[in-house]
This record gives sequence, structure tokens and C-alpha cells, in this order.
Amino acid sequence: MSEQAPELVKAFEPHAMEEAISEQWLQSDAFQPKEGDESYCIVIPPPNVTGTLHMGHAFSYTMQDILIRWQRMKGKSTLWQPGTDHAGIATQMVVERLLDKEGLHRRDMGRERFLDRVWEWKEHSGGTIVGQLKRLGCSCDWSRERFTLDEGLSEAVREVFVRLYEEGLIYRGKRLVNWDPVLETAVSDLEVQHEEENGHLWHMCYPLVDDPSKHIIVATTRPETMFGDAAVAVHPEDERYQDLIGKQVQLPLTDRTIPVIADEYVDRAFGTGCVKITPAHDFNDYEVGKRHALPLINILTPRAHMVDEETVPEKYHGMERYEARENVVADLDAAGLLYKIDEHTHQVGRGDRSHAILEPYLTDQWYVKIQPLADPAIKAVEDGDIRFVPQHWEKTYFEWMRNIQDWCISRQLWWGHRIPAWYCGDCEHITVSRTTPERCEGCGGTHIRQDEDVLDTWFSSGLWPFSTLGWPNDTKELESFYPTNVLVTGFDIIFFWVARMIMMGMKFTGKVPFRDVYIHALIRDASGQKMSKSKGNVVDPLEMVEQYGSDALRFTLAHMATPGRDVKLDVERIGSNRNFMNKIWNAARFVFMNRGDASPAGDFVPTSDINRWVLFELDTCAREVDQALVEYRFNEAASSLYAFVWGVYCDWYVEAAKVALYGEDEAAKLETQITMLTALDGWLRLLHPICPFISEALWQTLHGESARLVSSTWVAGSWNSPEFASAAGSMRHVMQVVSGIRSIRGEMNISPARKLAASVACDAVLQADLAAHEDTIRALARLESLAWLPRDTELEGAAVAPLDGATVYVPLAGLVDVEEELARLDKAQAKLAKEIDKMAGRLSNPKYRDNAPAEVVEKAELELDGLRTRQGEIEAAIQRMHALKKATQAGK
RNA sequence: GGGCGCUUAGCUCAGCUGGUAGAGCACCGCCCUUACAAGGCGGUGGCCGUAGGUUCGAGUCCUACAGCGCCCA
Repeated sequence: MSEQAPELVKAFEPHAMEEAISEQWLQSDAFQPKEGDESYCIVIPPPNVTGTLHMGHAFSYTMQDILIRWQRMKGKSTLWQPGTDHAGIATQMVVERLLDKEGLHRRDMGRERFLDRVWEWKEHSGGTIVGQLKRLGCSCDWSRERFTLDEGLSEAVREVFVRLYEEGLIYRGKRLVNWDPVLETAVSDLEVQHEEENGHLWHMCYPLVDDPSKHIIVATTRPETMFGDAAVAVHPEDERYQDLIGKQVQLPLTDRTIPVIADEYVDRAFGTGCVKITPAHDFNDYEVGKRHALPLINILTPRAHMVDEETVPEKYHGMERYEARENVVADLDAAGLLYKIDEHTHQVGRGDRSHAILEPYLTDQWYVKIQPLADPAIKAVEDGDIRFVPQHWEKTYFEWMRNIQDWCISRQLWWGHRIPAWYCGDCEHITVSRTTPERCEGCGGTHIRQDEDVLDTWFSSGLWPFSTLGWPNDTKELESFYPTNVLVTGFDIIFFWVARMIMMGMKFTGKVPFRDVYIHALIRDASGQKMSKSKGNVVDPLEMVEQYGSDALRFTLAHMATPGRDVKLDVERIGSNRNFMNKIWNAARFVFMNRGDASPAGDFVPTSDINRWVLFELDTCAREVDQALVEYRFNEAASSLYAFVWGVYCDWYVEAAKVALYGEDEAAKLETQITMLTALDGWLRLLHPICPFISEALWQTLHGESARLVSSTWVAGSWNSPEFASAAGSMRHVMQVVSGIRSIRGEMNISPARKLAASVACDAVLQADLAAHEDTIRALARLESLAWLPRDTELEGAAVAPLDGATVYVPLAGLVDVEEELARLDKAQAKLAKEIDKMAGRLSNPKYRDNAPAEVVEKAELELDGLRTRQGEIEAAIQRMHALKKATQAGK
């Protein structure tokens, strides 16, 4: 045994091994881009700085790491740009909750002290997720880690804001927004979760001014907003209400009167066909109000209490919105103006962070005029400059982009990029500036104060692909790595993020931010439910790593990465892939124990069929893995590897190699050792992107401690010449014969310990081929003897396994009874008959022969011939069995 | 209401350009064979949601329907 030979522990134990390997990588510069003719870059979708790694992250980042490691090994100058996102609302909420426990509120502390606390929190917990990414093996260039609130990235944000403002693409306006009354901020349309909820439809009577004995009945889901009513609307063609249009009605509980108007927005079939119009508190009503020049009457405070203003009766001042609702209903009832209450389910919009019911609320906000940005972004995808994989996600993208609304970018938060706009105390001018101004640009006055609000987190995220590479400065990173190659993310943020990066990228760099967008599925639990803390069905990836190892988790995730929409994570799968890691570990252990003084050789050309065959299969596997990754078919890459490593290398090759390894022929032994090592070397390389730790550990054992697979190259050998293909053909015959014998053994319940005598009947050519591998067949099939018979020989009293071009016989004497063999043959016969019917039916159709490609027909014919031959053999075998049965019975 | 997706073995899912239905797990046998029992060998199991259509040929393409799910309004 050579000095390099390690003493691997008998069972795969990932924990210490993965930690040690991780340490090696992180202490080297292995993850930094090297010089190369071509570059390859992925920017990480930045996780929330205060978050922890969940399974969705693990899934997405595993795929990114697979791509990065693969491309790195292929010799590209490779950068995986890491970083984290400040996640405005989410982070602020976390810290506010902490403060709440101390009895503190941010408003009492003031902005500066509050932000100090957030930064403190960020320093304290911001490293968590990065540490977890490292534990997962993510090969990001950690020396380039960025944070959205870093100075450089903040500079990019201000640059973009100012340029858009100067171009007139950012403006300030008073509009209805989705308002979160708990967080007291505007939120984006995309952050609203619409849910069906049970509520009521209240029918309220609004008396006619002309004739108070008559009233109009309006139906509403929100009676408390009545104080903001500006009109009652009916459909212009609604015959029931023609005479009311233009009349005034008395708004109950107030001394106001409002008009009855006609608008096509009204659904005649809904409720009574009359709706109250509250332009300041409903998006549809807002539009109606605009059409009819109705006043915007705000009745709510930012915390959704009733305002202390004369529009609202004094009794209601300061009352919380749902308390106000109860009171309004009670007061109307008391006044005899409540007609009826129906049960009603309706859509309620809730904030996706606070889960509070949102209010359409009239506020001043900053907006991005989006159409000029959207147009080039749509075109980039239409023209194929950006490619969605799977392609159908383009539709979702187009759908949203073509109906896009101006983007409300201001948030009433403190944690984030503060809007670089200053209001003047002396004049109306707003100063928008890259740097903090001393005085007002308009009047030169010094009474200026900065806008209190911060920008939507996605505003900075939209710049991420180029801001992380140094923009707005001209950096060599931008030059080498932008546009980036691929963005890997889930479909849930196509609108939030992907679209915005494309728009911002096109606008500010004139280039697409990435060529491909690979949209992957979302992870769900084993029963298909979304994982969430409240449901308690979260599978913690780090726990899985602890339990099974990072490689097993990564292999499982890669194997599940099919192009579908959601992926149900079954924890058992991770366990069985841990078993695969154990298999790999032990296969390598076997190789190391039997390597002698041999070393792998990348260009090795062995002479024996077995050795050529395994390299041929390795070569095939390498092509499959490569092609799968080119197409982002991670599951196929994983499947190919699994099938090769376990199904070919372990199950067949290692077993077959034992003949030479334990044999007397020194030359054959050495060749086998080299091949065994070369193949191991090859598949460890192929495995590395998916399972970096175990492959690295074993590769270092293989090549010596100083070797580093992470910085090594992709499989280079070329073992697919006709000679290698023909060796593979021979081995297929060998495996068929072995399987045939094993089949008989298995179905007859013959103990593996029992050595069998077998005969093979075939033609001379095949016999020569097979006979060359007699030792292998004898070893793998556990035979005590192997005899060769002419093709048409029929052997009495033997179990039969008909193969392509050969028949295997295993004499039964003393092994099993005739009945069992008969049953087995009958089963085989029935199966064959079915296949023959199908195939013969097809071939007897002249149209098939006319239309199908010649090679397909030819193949089918060969197939049918083979099946018929086998059928004949089985038939003959059945006859012989019957004869034997009779003879035995007669003999008794 | 508009759009998208899914329906294949008991379970979870592959099946890319139409050419003899696959994997893992589970299950049933026989085995502690000196890399691995976290294992080996063998085996059972499918009118590929329903109904039509295109085609010599459909799990794969088209249409309708049913059920489930997601997104947008």
C-alpha cells in the first residue's frame, strides 16, 4: 500500500470532514476569480441580512453553486458575487419587536438612536445567514461580499434616484396607496395579499333630500367609511334608478348631502345596484371620483382611527376603524336606517409582513414613471437578449410588464436608503442631490430638511447586478463580469425583482443584467404545503446538514430540481442520498485499499474490455452531466451521476475488477488499478459541483493532501472511440449472461452462497466474445463451472434464461423443483407473448412500414426476431420441464 | 373574471425534439459473499385524469371536460 493510502473510517461521517474541507477552501483563494479567457458570473439573490437560511435558500443557492463550481472547473474566470439585503420592512419589524419587549418605541427614541439599534442588530445577527451559506458549501467570493446599505451601493442608489429625477422619471404625487396602518407605511401593490374572508354586506338607507320618507339602499362591506362618502352611484342604464340620478341624498348620521350619480362601474346585479362612493378610501371609488370630480374626503388617521375633523361626527373622533364600524351599524339601526345584513365573503387585502388589513389611503409619495423603463425591458426579452428558462415564464413577465403601473418607491420607514430630496422652508423648491446640500437650490435659503422617508428595498435590489460590481464607477469587474450569465431565482419574485433588475439594468448600463433567468420551483413540505413557521412544517436545512451532511442535502435538492412549479421535500430522500454518500465513501475506500502503487492518469488508454468499458461509461456520464447543466436540468445531472456511480461503477465495475485485482496477472492488475483510479478521479470531478465536500475529501486522498479539486479541471479524457464502444458492447453481453444466471438464482431462491454450474448456448462469435470474459462471468454469477454449447442445443432438466443471441442454462438437479421452474417459465412466456403481440401488430401494418423511418422499422424487426427466438426457447424449455415432470413421477 | 401550471407504479416524482413506460422510497423473496446491512442479488406493481382529434404510431401534439393548485384583477 502506498504512503498516500489513507485510513478512511468505515462509515461515511460527514460532519468533521465537511467542516475541515470548508475551512481549507475559506482559507484559500479558491473562490476568487482566476484569469481566464472567458468569464462566468452569477450575482447572488441577496438574502435578508437578518434572516436565517431556509430550505428555499438552500435549494436556490445549491443550484447556483453547482453552476459556479462546474464553470470554474471548466476553466472560466468565475465569480459568484455574494451579499445581503437590508430588507427594510422585515428588518425594521424585527428590531421594533425587540424594542417592544424593552418597552421602547422607535418614535420615542428618535431616528438616530433607533437606527443605531438596527445596525447593532445587523452586526450581531447579520453574519448568521452568511455562515450558513458557507456551511452549505457555497463558493462565493466572500472577499467581495456586499450589503445594500454599504457606501458604494448607497452611492449607486442616490445616483439612480437623481438621474431619474432629473430626467423627469421620478415624481412626487398625492394618490391612493395601499397603506399598512400597523407599520404606518405605504406598501407596494405586490406586497398585498388578497384573501377571501367572511364578512358582511350591510344594506344602509340613505334618505332622499326631496322626500325624506323615501330612501335609496346602498350595500357596502365597509359601513364605517360612510363619513367619507362623496356620492351614491347607480348604473346609467339601470331602470330602477333613472329618476334618482342627479338627486341629492342625505348622508345619515351627518348633516351632509351627497349626489346620486350614474357610472358604468356599478354592477347592477351586486347588492341593490346602488353603491356608496368613497373616493379617498377605495381604489375603484377613487377612479369614479376622478370621473365625476368628487371631493376626496379622508376620514382616517395613519393608524386607521377616525380623524378629529368635522366630516366625522364628534362621537367618532379617534375611534378605531372596527369600533367605528360597530358604532355606525348600531347608530344606523337605532335610526331605522339599517335595512339588512347579509353574510358575505369578499377579498380582503392584507400586508404580507404585518398581516394587517390594509387601507387604501391618500398620501404624498414618490413614484417612478415606469413605462419608459418598461419598454426596453420588454423588448430585451422579446428579442431574446434575455432568456427565461423554462421559457413559459416569459408570459408571466410580459403579462405584468405590459400592464405595469407607476412604482411607488417611498416607504414611511427609517431603515433603508433615505430619499435624497430636501424641502425648503422658504420656498416651494425641492432639492434633489447626490450629496447632502447646504442650501436650497431654488432660493438659496438654508432652511432645508430632508425627506423623512426611505426607498422601497427593491429600488436598491434592482441595481444589485451592477451596483455590486462597482457601478456607477467604471470598474474592471463590470468590464469582465457584466452582463452576468444567469440569474437563478424562484417565480415568486419575477415582478418584485427580476423585472426591476432588467429595467434598471437596461436604463443605467444600456445592457441586460443577465443573459438567462433560470426560474426554479418553490420548496414545499412533504404534503405540498408552503413551509411556514406558523404551520410548524419548516424543515431546517441546517438541521438536515447536521443530520445527513451538506452533500446529501445538496444532492437531494439537485435531484429534485425539475422544471416544475413546486417541489415537495421528503426528508426521507435526504436520508437515502446520505446512503448514496456512504456508498461513494466505501467505493473509494475499496479503491484506496486496492490501489497498490498506481496513480490515476487522465489520458489512460487501457487494453481490457472491462477497463475500457468503465471509461467509456464515464465518458458518457460526463457528456450527460455537461449537457444537463447546460440546460439547467439539475435533476438529470444528478440522475446520471447516481446511475453511473452506483449502477455502473459500484455494482458492476468494482465487482468485475476484483478478478484482476485479486488475480496473478500483474500487468492486468496494474492496468485495472490505474483504470479504477482514473475512473474514480473522473467521477469525483463530475460529482464535485453537486457534492463538493465528499468529492474534495476523497480527491485529496486520491491525489495527496495538497491537491484541491475545487481548483481543478473538468473531466478531460476522451474514451468514446469505436474501440471503447465495442468494449462496452462486449461487456453488455457479459452483464446479460450474469443477469440471466442471477435471475434464475433469485427466482428459484437459490442461496448466493451456493455455487452453480451453468451452460451458455450461443453462436461461435458470441461465444468467443463471452469466453474471453469467462473469469468475470464466473465471479459475478458465482459459478463453479461454465460450459459452452452450440447455439441450438437444448439442455434437459435445466432452468432457462433466454437472452439476445444466447440461452443460459442452469441445471436444476437437486436445486429446485420442476413446478417452480414451470411457473417461472409460464410467467416469462406470458410477458413475452404480450410484447410479441404488440410488436407484430405494429409491423404487420403496411402503413407503418411505409411511413416510419427505415431504422425504426429495422430495429423493431430485429426486436421481434429476438422476442420470437426467446419465445421458442421458453416453449421448448416448458416442454422439457413437462417431460421431466412425467419422468420423475414415473420414476417414483 | 383573465392567465398559468399540474393529473404517470402504494407514496414522491422523471419522461427534453411523438418510435418497446423509468427512478427513489415502500413492498415481497434469498443473503452478514473479505468496500459498503446506510449493503448485495432477484422480484411484484402502471387502460400515463376523462372523452374526442391529428398521425403508420400519442404519456408526449391539438380540442373539450373534470379535479387540484398558483398568479393577476
